Amino acid sequence: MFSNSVKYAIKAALYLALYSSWDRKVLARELSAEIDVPKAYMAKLLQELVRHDMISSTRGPKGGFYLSDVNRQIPLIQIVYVFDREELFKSCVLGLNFCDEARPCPLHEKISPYRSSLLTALEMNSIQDFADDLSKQEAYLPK
Amino acid sequence: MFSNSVKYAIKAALYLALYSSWDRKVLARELSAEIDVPKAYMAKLLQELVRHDMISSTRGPKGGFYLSDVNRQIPLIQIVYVFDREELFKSCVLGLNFCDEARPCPLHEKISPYRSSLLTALEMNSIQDFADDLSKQEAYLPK
DNA sequence: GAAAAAATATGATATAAATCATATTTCGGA
DNA sequence: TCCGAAATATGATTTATATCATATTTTTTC
Repeated sequence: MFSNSVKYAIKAALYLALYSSWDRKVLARELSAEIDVPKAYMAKLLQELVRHDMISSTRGPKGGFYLSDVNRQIPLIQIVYVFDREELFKSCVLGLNFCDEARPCPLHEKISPYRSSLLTALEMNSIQDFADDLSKQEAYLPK
Repeated sequence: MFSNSVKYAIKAALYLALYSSWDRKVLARELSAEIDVPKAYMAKLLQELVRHDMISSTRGPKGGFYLSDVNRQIPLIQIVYVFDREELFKSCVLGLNFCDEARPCPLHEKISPYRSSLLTALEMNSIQDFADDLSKQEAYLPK
């Protein structure tokens, strides 16, 4: 459903939500190992996330990646949109231009409710919200 | 959500369900035009569908593609599986191996119910079922 | 049985996503 | 102020998907 980039990015953000802060920065190397993604690829994804203000970083010794309070409140959907096109959840499953409630494609009825609830869930819940489920042991995140 | 190949294949199958029969075969050329896909690409997809017994064909003059009665009863999910991997609907959205009801990933709860309803809809409805919605004007299928 | 119409087989090319590699910049600490 | 640790920038390579092109086989019709 999501591209690999998005999956890795979400995992990284959640890891940072759990284990980072301004005075507890996390290295790209550590994220790469935890998320089980090649280091160079992880680094590139992290750079993109920083560029889009999804996560924070500082360079040099004692540097690394972390989540600011602002970062933590970002809806998860924003991370998806850094790498995947917005149409992923909005355009017709069959790629038909005209398709909507008034003139649904054959799959619309069976699929559309599912997609919009999913979208809403990603729009209404911040990175921190998902991380809270992890803290409360209502969810898990090993490799 | 689906690959382009799957989108085209579903559209082609639905078109055949509506407009073909044993004595009214449809040319690759016609499908290509109707579905608005390059002819050579459409031809290749049709060949794959025939090989997997999703649709029927005969060669030579008066030849073409059509749906047998058996073809019409095939659940739509089968067409998806010709081109896309089965994991598309079954594996964890974050790609985590362990993820299940007992140890859900952070997105599991919000997403899993919708995915499984979607999967069920594709498993329980045949090509003909979807085509019936088209006949009854409850759904539409232009380009 | 020859010619033409169709699907079929095969493989080449283009595009995008995923992955890998390396040089550059920034910053803290001795 | 210099060294090393870290992110950053850039771009090369690989792999998968999508697209395009052509030669071959089958089958109907005259």
